Amino acid sequence: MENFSGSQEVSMRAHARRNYDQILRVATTVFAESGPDASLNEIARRAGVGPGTLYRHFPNRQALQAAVLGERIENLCGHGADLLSLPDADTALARWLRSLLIHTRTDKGLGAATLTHATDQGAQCRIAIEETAARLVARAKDSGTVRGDTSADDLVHLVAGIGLATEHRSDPAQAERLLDTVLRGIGIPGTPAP
Amino acid sequence: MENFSGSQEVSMRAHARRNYDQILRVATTVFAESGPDASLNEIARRAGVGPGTLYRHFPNRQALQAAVLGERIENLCGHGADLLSLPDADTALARWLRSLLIHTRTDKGLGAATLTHATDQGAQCRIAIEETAARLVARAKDSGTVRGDTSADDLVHLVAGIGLATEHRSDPAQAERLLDTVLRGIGIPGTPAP
DNA sequence: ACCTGAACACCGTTCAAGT
DNA sequence: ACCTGAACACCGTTCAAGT
Repeated sequence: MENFSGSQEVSMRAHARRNYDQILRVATTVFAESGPDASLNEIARRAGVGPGTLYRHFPNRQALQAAVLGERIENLCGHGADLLSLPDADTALARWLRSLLIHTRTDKGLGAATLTHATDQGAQCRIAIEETAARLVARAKDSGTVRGDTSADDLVHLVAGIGLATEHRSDPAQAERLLDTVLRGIGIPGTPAP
Repeated sequence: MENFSGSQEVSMRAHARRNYDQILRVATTVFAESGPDASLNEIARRAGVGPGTLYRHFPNRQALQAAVLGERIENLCGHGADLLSLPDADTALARWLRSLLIHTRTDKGLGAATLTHATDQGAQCRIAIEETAARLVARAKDSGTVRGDTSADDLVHLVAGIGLATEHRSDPAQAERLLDTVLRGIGIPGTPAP
């Protein structure tokens, strides 16, 4: 009986697992199409499950957004860790902030939204990113030209803000220009005044 | 007959006018309570009109938002015009950008939303603000320390971004710090590096 | 000419009923 | 134990019917 119930449990879990993966896959597509406010009912529909099943696996929208972004955030932070071995600490920070900016601008602001939302699930998306930022900032203060009063949290919010503000704009170079201004503001010169 | 139809028209228009004003008054309250995504049906309900009447006067949400913000934007731009007579062009720009930041942070991001939304109605909100910004920026380039490659449009977007990114945060000083970074980035020193 | 509010197609979310 | 989808209370938006 334990075996039977056991094997039943496994197949249940396998089924649940398939649903979970399918919801996540579809959510990735739909968020990319429609942004962070995409319809959850539509995600459930296209995943072939009832809305209740979606809510069972992801209790709220932020949980689903965080799950979709998890792997991308890991990559972004891995990239940040790699950059720590660059000889120039300023360049390392500047390059990573450019990657972060790209992240905030993907999927119609999904990345930026999860960085600024107040909720706990938003914090879950922020925690690894802020740790990475903190390490790069500390090193750039120490051995680079970055101002001593620069805060990693502030920087992440500035970049997220650029992502949010330029989200509806066609010119992709604008976001880059805005980031250049921020970099100068924290003490990374870039191009000198014309 | 012309007189009668005329006076009928006047009373119609008076009624329509009362509805318009009432919708605008209620919308101001509800946007302040619930932010730019507040329910339009709720606004109509609390204004004592049917949803159709609201849509007659304001064909879409942005039109209503623009109408609510109209007076505030006029004040903001008037303040900018006053600042043009300050002896120090850098200080004038810095002060006005602080006012703009406050504007973007009122009513749970209503001000910032209208500055970044792509639509024509969003442009209507942006036009006076960008003109004011352009005048202050030009003067600060000419007789101040602001970099020659600073664009008024970029600056407005940077400030709107700070407003959006800090909207859900409790610490009001953070937005000020982020603006200081931006000011340094365009060539207004503020406090020197510690 | 202007207003009305019922109606439509959607949304997020829940929960009794199934297997 | 997990899934289902009908159901609920909402939303934005429209439009025939009223005055």
